[in-house]
Amino acid sequence: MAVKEAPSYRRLYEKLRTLMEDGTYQRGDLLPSENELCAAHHLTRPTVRKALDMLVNDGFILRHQGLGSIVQGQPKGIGILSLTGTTSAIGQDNLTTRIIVKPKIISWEQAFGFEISEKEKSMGCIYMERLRLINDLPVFYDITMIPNLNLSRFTSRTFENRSLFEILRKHYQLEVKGGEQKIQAITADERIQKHFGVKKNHAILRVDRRMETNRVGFSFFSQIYCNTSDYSLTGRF
Amino acid sequence: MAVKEAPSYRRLYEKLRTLMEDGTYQRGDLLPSENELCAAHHLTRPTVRKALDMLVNDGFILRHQGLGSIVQGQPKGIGILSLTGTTSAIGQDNLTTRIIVKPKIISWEQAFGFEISEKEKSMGCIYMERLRLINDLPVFYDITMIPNLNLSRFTSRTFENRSLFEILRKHYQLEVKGGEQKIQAITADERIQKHFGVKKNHAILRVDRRMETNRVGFSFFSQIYCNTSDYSLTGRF
DNA sequence: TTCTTTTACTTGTCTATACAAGTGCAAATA
DNA sequence: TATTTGCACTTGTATAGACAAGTAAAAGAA
Repeated sequence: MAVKEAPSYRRLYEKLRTLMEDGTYQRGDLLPSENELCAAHHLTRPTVRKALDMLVNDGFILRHQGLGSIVQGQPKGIGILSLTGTTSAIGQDNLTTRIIVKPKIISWEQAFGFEISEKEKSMGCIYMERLRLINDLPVFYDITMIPNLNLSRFTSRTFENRSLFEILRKHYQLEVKGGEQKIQAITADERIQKHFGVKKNHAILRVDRRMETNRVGFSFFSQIYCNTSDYSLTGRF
Repeated sequence: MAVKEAPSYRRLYEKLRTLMEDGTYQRGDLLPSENELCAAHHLTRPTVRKALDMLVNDGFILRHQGLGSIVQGQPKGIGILSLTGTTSAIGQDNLTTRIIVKPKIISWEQAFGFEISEKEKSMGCIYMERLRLINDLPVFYDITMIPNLNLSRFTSRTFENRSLFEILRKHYQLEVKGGEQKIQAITADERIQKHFGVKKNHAILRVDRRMETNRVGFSFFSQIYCNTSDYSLTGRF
């Protein structure tokens, strides 16, 4: 099956993003002007601007009329608030995943406060729990619930050291396009204390998320507990 | 001074957003197609699409090729994770502001972990602390630091029941275009316990933010403590 | 020198058009 | 009846060009 080429605005976005991430463009630099990018990549201005719009949305650049596109400091820390996903933002830090509850099919009535449809209720969901460690320090504990719709062989797949997003994209053509989330600070209960190795009354961040995909009406859900003592969640708005 | 008219894509964005917020379009509905919107508002497709792009970014709609623009449930709870600001997201709930430390000029070396320039250091900053209550329940405690650059009469202004963003926009033509933030869960120290009326070891959300404005290089900063026991922060990604 | 004006360059807004690709339904076909 | 095909409609991608508006530095005037 031939892999379709990404649209050109997206290729330009990736290219510029890479150049900022590897330090070719540094914080405070100006990107080449839109007209220069047009000439260099054989594109027209609307196409170039679309790529730049995406970079603004992701917080990589700021644009100022009359001046240009100013490179921002790249998002540091752990970017689960942004779409890019956990792995990319942590960078060179050592991230490992430990499966606590292997994927299994259960019945459900709702997902972390998010409503689900009657159809989804009747089909049940794939449930799993994972612990993620950064440099051998447990930082995330997440519970994932995915509607049980035609995801053949899903429960038998391996999730260690691999992104769930990547598996969904590669094997099921499911791409996460966005979502909503609710954030709260809570005190660690016994289970969380055990997984994170923290004492009673330790403050923990809880994020309830709904992930929307390219398949119409198909969302999946996760609840993430995060120990922010050593890492803080960063994001742009 | 004549107030300039907002660009047409922005007017369409506001109009559609209002129609979704007041329930004219409900969750699951389809917006009129792009061509219909073009005809109805005498605009061309790129302009209409720009307005729809913004609605996607703000989480009001999802678009699917071949189908249309699907209205999402509007962001509920408290949307300080999004740009729209505190007030709009809370809606009809009663929000009041209490000034704890009136605006004054102090010297600074850094702002909540964000770096500041030498120029900003030398000029000092405007400092203030506010407590915000929703239905008489204290929910936010925020500290704001604004570089002291030509903001005449700022320290003598009133901030009760008025948005800081609004004052900056109206009196100083400063518009917040975006920013970055760091989120952590912490346990309430004595000062926070007192302001929120919570007991020791209560988990509190802390958000450190840098706000970028339309004036090149001009950012201001705030640190927000948030009691998420009754309200949770919501946002889209 | 100092201040003002001009100029060149930047991003912002908008129009007009064309074709590609996905969805859902009706019509045609097996 | 069940399946496939085709069509109308949707959003996605991309081109080409025009003018507005903000920025900074050079050029000119005091």
